[in-house]
Amino acid sequence: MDLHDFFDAIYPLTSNSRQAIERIVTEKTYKKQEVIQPIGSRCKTVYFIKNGCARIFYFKDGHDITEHFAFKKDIIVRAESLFTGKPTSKGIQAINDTNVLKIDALSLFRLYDVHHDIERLFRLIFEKEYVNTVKRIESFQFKSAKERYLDLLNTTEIVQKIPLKYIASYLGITQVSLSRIRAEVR
Amino acid sequence: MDLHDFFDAIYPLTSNSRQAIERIVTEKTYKKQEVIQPIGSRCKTVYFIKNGCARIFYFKDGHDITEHFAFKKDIIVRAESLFTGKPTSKGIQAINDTNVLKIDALSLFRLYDVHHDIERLFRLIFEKEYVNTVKRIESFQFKSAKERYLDLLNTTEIVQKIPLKYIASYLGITQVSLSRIRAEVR
DNA sequence: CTAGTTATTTATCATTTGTTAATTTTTATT
DNA sequence: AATAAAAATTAACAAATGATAAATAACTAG
Repeated sequence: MDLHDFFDAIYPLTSNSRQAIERIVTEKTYKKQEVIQPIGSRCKTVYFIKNGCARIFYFKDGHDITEHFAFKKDIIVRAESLFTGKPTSKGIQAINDTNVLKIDALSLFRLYDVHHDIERLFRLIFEKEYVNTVKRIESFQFKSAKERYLDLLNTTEIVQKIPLKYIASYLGITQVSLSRIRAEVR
Repeated sequence: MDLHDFFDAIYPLTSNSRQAIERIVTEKTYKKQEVIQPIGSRCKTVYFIKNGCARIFYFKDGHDITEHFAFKKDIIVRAESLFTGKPTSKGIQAINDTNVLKIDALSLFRLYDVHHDIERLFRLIFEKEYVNTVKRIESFQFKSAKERYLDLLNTTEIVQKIPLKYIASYLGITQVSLSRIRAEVR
């Protein structure tokens, strides 16, 4: 299970804690386009992507908007629900065929009480996610759509694997506008 | 010290842990406009605002951009530095006369090892901040500047206390554009 | 209170992005 | 390979926002 490689790179667990985690992890495969967690639900699972990719999405004025992408070896959660217990208007969907490890959130939170190192590990994991989110805000403040697109080209594998329509809304622009930007860049 | 009221509302500490925290807290007052942490520095302090308000800011193409506001009873940190140890191109500035409690970050992180409840408390505090940040991204994706401004009017005290030029960049628009929006709304 | 500074508004014009619709390209299915 | 369906591009025009400059209003220091 390469989940533990991921963990080890952040904060290695005792073998006791590893075993405790393994007992609450299950594996699952989703087909391309399949909804992993539906809009309106509560986030009760932390997903680790073994293979494939997924997105967090929601609808605004009838438009499908992608808020976040996750790839191989990424964690994906709907933070605004996981950390508040409230339902969220966002869902998670597999973009391509995707193989995930599911960590049950309630069980995980219970492990926090017993295994200090597990709480620490996940604190560090989500601090990283937090930092990524802060950087994303920067990209929206006073960067043009073109700059945001070029940043994306440089820093991620997104553009290779993901339909443009998802990328456009992720950048906060329409599909047509992204097409125009791509034409300029070429 | 109303820091503990803030803590208690999130996760009450043992009296032992409270005392440990108090030993690493100091109080300080900043004058209006005074820089609390300069651009380019590392974030080594967690600030709790007892009174007044502050902002996180940076420069982009010579423009002063406000990324974040914090008010009475808010925590303020430069997450991308605090959680990575790297310097950041952002600074913190008092907007009005501001009274803060400073928690030394290194000392705090050391307390995490000994006081499980302190680590938990700050995990929960920063999870909340993370959720706020996620919500802010939402506001940038496919909300018009006018919508973002109206949201701000409804949900915060920002507009009462803060110069428009700061609010404009916070919304991701120019001062002139914000003025125009305000004229429409009236 | 006054002069000087800073913040805000207004106006004009340029640029970017949105909207709609038609066209081409790509992908999926048989 | 042929067809249908979905995705991406292009074009034309509309709306939102940026940039610059000038005018007004609010604030600050003496």
